[in-house]
Amino acid sequence: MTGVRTRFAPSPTGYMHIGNLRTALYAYLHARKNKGKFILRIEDTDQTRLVEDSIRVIYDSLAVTGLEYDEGPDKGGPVGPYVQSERRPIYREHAEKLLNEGSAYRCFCNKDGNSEKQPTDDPADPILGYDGRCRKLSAAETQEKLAKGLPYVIRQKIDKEGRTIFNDFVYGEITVDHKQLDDQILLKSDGYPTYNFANVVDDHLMGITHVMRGCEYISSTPKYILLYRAFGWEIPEHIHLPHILNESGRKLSKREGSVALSSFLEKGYLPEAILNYIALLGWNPGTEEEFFSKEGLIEKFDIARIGKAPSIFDEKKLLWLNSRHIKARKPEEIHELFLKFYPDAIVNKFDVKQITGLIQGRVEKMSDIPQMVSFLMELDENYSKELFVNKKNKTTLEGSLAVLKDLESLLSGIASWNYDGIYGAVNSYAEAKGVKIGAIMWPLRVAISGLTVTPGGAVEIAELLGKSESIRRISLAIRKL
RNA sequence: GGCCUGUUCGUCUAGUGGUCUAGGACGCUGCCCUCUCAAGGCAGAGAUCACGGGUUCAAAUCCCGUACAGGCCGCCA
Repeated sequence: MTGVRTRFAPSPTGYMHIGNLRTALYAYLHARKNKGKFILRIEDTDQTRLVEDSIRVIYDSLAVTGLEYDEGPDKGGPVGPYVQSERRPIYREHAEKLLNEGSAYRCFCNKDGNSEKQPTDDPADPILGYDGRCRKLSAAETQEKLAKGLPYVIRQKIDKEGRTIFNDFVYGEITVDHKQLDDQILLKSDGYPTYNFANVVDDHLMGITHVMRGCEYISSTPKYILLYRAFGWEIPEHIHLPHILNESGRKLSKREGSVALSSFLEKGYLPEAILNYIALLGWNPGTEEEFFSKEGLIEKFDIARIGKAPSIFDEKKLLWLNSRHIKARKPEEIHELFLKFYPDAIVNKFDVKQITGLIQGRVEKMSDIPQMVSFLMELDENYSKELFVNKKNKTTLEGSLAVLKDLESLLSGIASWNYDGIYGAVNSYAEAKGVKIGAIMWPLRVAISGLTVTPGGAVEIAELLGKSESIRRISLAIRKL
């Protein structure tokens, strides 16, 4: 175990939070960048919060985004197991070591909290937390309670004297007075470790060199430092990451809008676009590039360029990046993906590959596809005839009527119904009339689509619709006018 | 309440004492291109660098204070 080792250590909550995904991404990028190892560890020490199948969600999320890990529960590795609930003997052993050395003690206080100081208790002494009463228990008293079979927790002894200074890679030197710290619980009464304890033990045992996590852990990091010292362990590099906020500047939460990776995937965002976007939230490459593939990110990533300020998640920019990533994909690949979003009726009736060719450069997110192509399937016959009037192309109601009448017979006479054939016919008609082609295309488009804005030109749409359907729609427009 | 942290265009950000009359990107507006839209090209609006004091010949950049925001103070992680 040499070189850089980073880890992603999610709790199985049932969904992949986008902020968590960014933490995973940074840890992954840092490992790959430095030819190190990226490890997956499942932190399932809260038995009351277990969510069925949620480990699957973690696997799937990392798989779909391509954040492949070198060691993990399903991959194995030299420092397993990689699921905390399977490591209980390890935590107990370590907790007992501290117990024997006198840097931890058993606490028999119950969970009702009456040994915890509350905010309102004493304004003159504003520091909260456990009051440490069980520290004073004599060995005999402890034995007596133990013999009675009373439940207990193991707490770390933290003296109120002094302070701890640690260096955070992004936030710099952080000092916390020990008065602010209380005797944290290491082992819960159900025998499971707390996050605080398991995290330190595992990060050390798993040889993690760079601890990356959300900045909500900054305040408790001194406690972890104290734990490392109590064990005599080397302290890894700490890299705390600023939060990602929602539009109103609040923490991204499930209640308001999307936070789950799955919801973005369902909306038709490409995994590489999501990765690209979240990478830029709190980090920048130091150049003016913004469009990155995963490989590009690995190449450019540098923890020295992670920022401190929280950032607001802006779906508009994600959308822009998504459309760029859609354009960057090979047509065959993108067609595969689009296929999932085309309504069955479209797939059955049209050459969808051709549609993909038309819309690949215009789709911002794939869930927009049905809406974009629905007019092909069914013409909304109630469209307003005012759509035929377009100032720029100098079209009018009467003019359009005349054009469509001509087109109706002209197009009916076309032998080979393809782009060149249709375009040629329309083009020479325009030339003969001495008008710009737009003056002809406008009424054509409106007639065959019922829209003023279409993905692709009028000819392309006519080709897609086929001869008889195109003529039918033109005739209908004539009647309308 | 205590402690910790943050604050540059609406948003993401560049910026580590002089090159900043603050750069880029998204979004927005307009123009060009164009059979519509999108893409692309060009142009534009948009930031008294949270505020107030210092330090310095010189501060977005250093120091102090204030305000605002977030985090922590769980047998949650």
